[in-house]
Amino acid sequence: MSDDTKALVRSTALRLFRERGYAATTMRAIAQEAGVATGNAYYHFASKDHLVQELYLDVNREQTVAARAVLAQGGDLATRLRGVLLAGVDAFEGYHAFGGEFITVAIRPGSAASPFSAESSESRQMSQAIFRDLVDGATPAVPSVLRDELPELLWLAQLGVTLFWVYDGSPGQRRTRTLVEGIAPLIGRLVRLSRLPVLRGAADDVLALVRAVRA
Amino acid sequence: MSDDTKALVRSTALRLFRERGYAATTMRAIAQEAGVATGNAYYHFASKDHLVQELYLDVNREQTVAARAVLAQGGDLATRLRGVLLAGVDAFEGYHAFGGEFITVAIRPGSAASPFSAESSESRQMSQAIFRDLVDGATPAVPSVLRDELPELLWLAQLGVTLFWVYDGSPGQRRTRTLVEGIAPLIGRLVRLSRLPVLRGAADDVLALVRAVRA
DNA sequence: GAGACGAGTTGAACACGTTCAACTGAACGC
DNA sequence: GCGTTCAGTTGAACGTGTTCAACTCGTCTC
Repeated sequence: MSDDTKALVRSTALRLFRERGYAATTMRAIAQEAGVATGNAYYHFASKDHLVQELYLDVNREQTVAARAVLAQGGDLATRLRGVLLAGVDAFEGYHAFGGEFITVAIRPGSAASPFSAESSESRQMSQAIFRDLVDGATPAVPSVLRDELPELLWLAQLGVTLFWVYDGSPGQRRTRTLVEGIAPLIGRLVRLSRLPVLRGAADDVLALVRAVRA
Repeated sequence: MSDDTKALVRSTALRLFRERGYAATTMRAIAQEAGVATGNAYYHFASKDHLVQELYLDVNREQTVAARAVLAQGGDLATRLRGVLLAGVDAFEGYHAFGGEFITVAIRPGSAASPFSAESSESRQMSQAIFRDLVDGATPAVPSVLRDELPELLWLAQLGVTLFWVYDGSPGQRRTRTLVEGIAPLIGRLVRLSRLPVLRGAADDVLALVRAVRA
């Protein structure tokens, strides 16, 4: 029964989150709707945040499937980046009304739903693998100096785009889409230009900074 | 008495936030310590978030004073940017242990403490004025094409640095300081290079993107 | 002066996330 | 059979942010 109960609580919570958002979905409502006691939900999920993390995992899988399809078509860095980022925006589409609530949960450093948390490692690795693929499979090839660091930087860029999306009140999140349409070719261009002698120094500085900051 | 009470609640709250952090400071504790009823605190401040916003205002003023001193010394863009950003890191220094808690409050789109909120407009304008000053007073002068948009972009960069700072667990936030030391000259360099024909197109793209996204 | 008004204040009450001592019942050893 | 164990489950209880009907008391109106 335990596994069934856990799955039932999970699916009930996700449904209510989708229907009502984060704050309006109470743990009591989840438990009641699932036909179990309040405390039982806590036996299976350590906190409300952990249930949100399950929702993220769902959205992430959806996004990954769409991104894989995009990457299968080949293309240059800018095209691939644009496709993957737009796949992300599409996957998040339905949740925009509650985006602010969910980001609040995700951003708290200790939270299970934080993109940097141990609990999110499955999501994170799935997502970072996409960006590694994106970089490695691009034609023309990305300069080898950048190839190691770029995937993680692009993953961080996606988090930035998502943050922007949260604050984007325009209909259909048009401004976020505009941002993606603009930033993808821009990054593609800068990566291409990074080979040039003038910019070579700046590119090295960026890489040195990334490594220094990481340590 | 009303103004006195309001000031008392304010200062008590700020003291407790500094001593115990956000979550551990309850509205009941603030009221009790200030010698008023719980409901009275709510008469003067609409929510706990609004009290946090008061704390931000304090920190912001401190940062502004330090930044003004830095800017009074002249210098080029990179030097000035470095000084202002480090002044920010210094001003936030004592709050790092609770940084995660406070960012949670600040990031929620509707929150009074959000850097984009109406309630924060005083903080925001104070802070953005610094960056305008930073750009306008730099020698050699910043290319005129960039002069309009750069202040706001740098202000956003500071928000990014602050976000990084929240997640920076290194002692004394050394990694954040490393980031600032690295990113200031990098931005200075890119701004200088933006005059070059090769980069002129990219620079125009950035500006066009900023304007498109804003609209 | 009597009465009305209203800013300031009170503390009990509400719904929330979370905790926990107690209960249930299937599985196991003997 | 009987006792023991323990994963699974229960719902009352705790402390939280917030609300609100009620009270106080100085000030204004006539």
